[in-house]
Amino acid sequence: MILTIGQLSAKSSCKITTIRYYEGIKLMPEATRSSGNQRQYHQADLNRLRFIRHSRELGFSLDDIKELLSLSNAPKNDAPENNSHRAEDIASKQLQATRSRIQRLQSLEQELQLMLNHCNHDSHQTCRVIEVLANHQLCQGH
Amino acid sequence: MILTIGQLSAKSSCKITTIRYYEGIKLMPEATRSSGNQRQYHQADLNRLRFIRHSRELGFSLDDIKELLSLSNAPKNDAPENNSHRAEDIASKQLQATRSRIQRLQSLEQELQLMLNHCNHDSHQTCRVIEVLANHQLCQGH
DNA sequence: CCTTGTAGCTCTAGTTACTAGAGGTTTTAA
DNA sequence: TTAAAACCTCTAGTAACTAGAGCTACAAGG
Repeated sequence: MILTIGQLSAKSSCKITTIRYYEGIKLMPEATRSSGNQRQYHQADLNRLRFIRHSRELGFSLDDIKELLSLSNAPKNDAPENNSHRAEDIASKQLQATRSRIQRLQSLEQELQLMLNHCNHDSHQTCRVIEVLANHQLCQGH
Repeated sequence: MILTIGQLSAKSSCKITTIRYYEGIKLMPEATRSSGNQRQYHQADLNRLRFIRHSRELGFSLDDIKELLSLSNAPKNDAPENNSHRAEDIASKQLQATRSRIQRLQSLEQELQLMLNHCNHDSHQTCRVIEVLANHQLCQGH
């Protein structure tokens, strides 16, 4: 089953221009072309693209993703010890980054919640969001 | 007390180039200049800059921040209800976005942790991250 | 078979929020 | 007084797309 770029786009929820962009920066392989010069895609391309999009949604940079992809493609028989270590390194680096993102987002969440509580609890017209944002001392956690 | 751009930078933890950038896009007012053409800042500038930086850390876009700043400057007698609703909207929009990001990252964290355990326990380098990231169904939580 | 509309093609330039560097001037401190 | 540090402007680069101009290909209806 061959997909056009439009079909690939629909199935991956990734815009057409973005797919072409990914090809341009070699994150996606160069697609084969039809006789009329139109790109042709297969299931493997869809998988890879879904992988990329899902990772992007989770906050990984394109460089992170390149790294993860290279990890998955790394030849197993070629220096297995090294490969294994490298795999661990990359994965734990990603894990650390993920955790610190979560932490930062959680303190952000707290603070936004705090702001909204202020808004809701006094029914005066003056919303305290702005005060809270202006004044760092008003927030808990840092 | 007059501050140089370097001092303002130190007190706000905002890079010098970024301060000038903010002036360029009119997020910060045009600073007065010394006889030798160097920028001069005051407490009010520091407050504003801290407000901006704090908001940025919380994930607000510069446009959101411009809006918040204009709300804080808006005359209170002129449709005050509208003012607070808009600020509240911005905050709750950010809160929602933040929560969904946290959720996604937490499921990724789990998967990465799982994979690391896996890598440690058997010495195959076959990594499940790729599968997990490629296949949305494999992840818990959504 | 032809036409028309949708989908595809390339290439350039714009977006956001900065950051870095080149090349020059001003201030400060020894 | 002189050298170093801090300042100045301006240009260009970064990530990760996005949009538009101007063109070609292809599928469906008459």
